[in-house]
Amino acid sequence: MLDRRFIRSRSDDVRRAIADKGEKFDLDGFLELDERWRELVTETDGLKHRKNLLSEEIGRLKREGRDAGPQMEEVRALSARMEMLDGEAAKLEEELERAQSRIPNVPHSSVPVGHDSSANVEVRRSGEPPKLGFKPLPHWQVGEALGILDLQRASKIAGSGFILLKGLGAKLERALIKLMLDTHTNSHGYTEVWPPVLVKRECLFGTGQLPKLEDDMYLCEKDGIFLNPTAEVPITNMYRGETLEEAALPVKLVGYCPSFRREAGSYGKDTRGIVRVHQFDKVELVKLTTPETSYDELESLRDCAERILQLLGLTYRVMLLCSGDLSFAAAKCYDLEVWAPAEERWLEVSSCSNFESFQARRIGTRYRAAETRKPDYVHTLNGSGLALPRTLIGILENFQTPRGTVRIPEVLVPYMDGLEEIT
RNA sequence: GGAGAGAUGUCCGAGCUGGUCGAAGGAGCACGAUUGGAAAUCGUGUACUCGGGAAACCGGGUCGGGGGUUCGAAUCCCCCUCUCUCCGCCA
Repeated sequence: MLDRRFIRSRSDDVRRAIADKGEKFDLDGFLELDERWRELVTETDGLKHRKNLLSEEIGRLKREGRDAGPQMEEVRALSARMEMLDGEAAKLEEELERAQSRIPNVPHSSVPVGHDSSANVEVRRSGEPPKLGFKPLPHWQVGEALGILDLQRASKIAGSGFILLKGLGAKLERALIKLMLDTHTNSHGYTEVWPPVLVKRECLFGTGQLPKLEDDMYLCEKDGIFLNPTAEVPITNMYRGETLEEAALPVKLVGYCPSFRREAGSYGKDTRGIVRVHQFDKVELVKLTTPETSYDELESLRDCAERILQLLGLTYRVMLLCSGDLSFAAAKCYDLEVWAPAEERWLEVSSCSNFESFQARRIGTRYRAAETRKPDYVHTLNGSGLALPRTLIGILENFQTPRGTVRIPEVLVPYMDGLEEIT
């Protein structure tokens, strides 16, 4: 959510942001509503002031044992009009609040303008896709053939779009999670958390998935609680409603957590294999920072995520998303995409975003500046480090041999108890 | 699931027979005095938020959240959330 005063004073920037992100929002209507609300507030505040003065006087008169009849009469007379105006102001306020929460974040000045992924900018490539010297099998075929991936049985359990890993496949998943957590905690200084997977509505509103993406999430109706669509939600919401000391920043958290997505509206897309599934593991990086440092922290967060790809020896590229491809809440975002040679395409394994104060304002997470002692909203950032299924795809497709076996990336060998190849 | 207790400012903690309570007292923090310097001591200051204003400042709101009673509520009533204790049930 943007600051109301910011929207007022920088309405042109906000209008441009809405257009650049391809969102629809009647900003002029909003500003008009705001104007009316402020007039109303000024008037009711004046009436309340008068009422407070009279009440004080009544108290004094009563204590002195004198008659306060006329004063009480005046207050009663005021009350009717006050209540009416107050109610109207409250209604406008609510309307404003609702509208305000639907205004997207403003892209950072370094973000290219464009309306879809074709306008994204490739920042760098880790190297060129390796030449395998044979036609690689798609990951689902390799996985099924080796008996480590069983999509038929997965759908027996939960329907299509779910993953069942077996034997060394399951172990590989676990090894990857451990490699990621170990690297981020030991080498990158993140604190490990293990959060709840079910999240409240207000958490989803806070990080910006709601109100826009309600249909993309699983809802446990009986309890009014959602299966989290990304670990960003529980982890960022850890500090909802809290004010931190500046000295405690940056907060750097890493958590392993399954994520759930209905993928409504993406039927027919990526139906083969495990590119797009309803439940997947993720190791997520989250940072809370001061406004001054958030863009440096974004670079370093992305470096941390990249580090995992480098350790695994996977080919990837870094994309700077254009305004139209940016999520509702993000101000700037880098995607990391791993090369999938069998499918001959790049797959997103991480989105590293800076939300500036957009989420913090919704969540109510602030920090107290060391010098001024004044509270201000923190900046929130997050990125996957990394999403597991597509990382797994990267390994199955890049590390397969002409015999159909899969070599274990060197860094994972210790995590696989010395195993060097899945045969 | 049943019974009870509680939720107050950065923290601890009074107030809860309704009226100078935005809130005593303490801690912390900031500034000043004292000191060669520090500790200790003393003094002063120290919530957030919204509206108006260039600013000084003026005004509204806020004692877990929401509603009600009243001229007036931290204080009384109702609902919700969370925490704690006890009982029951269950991995």
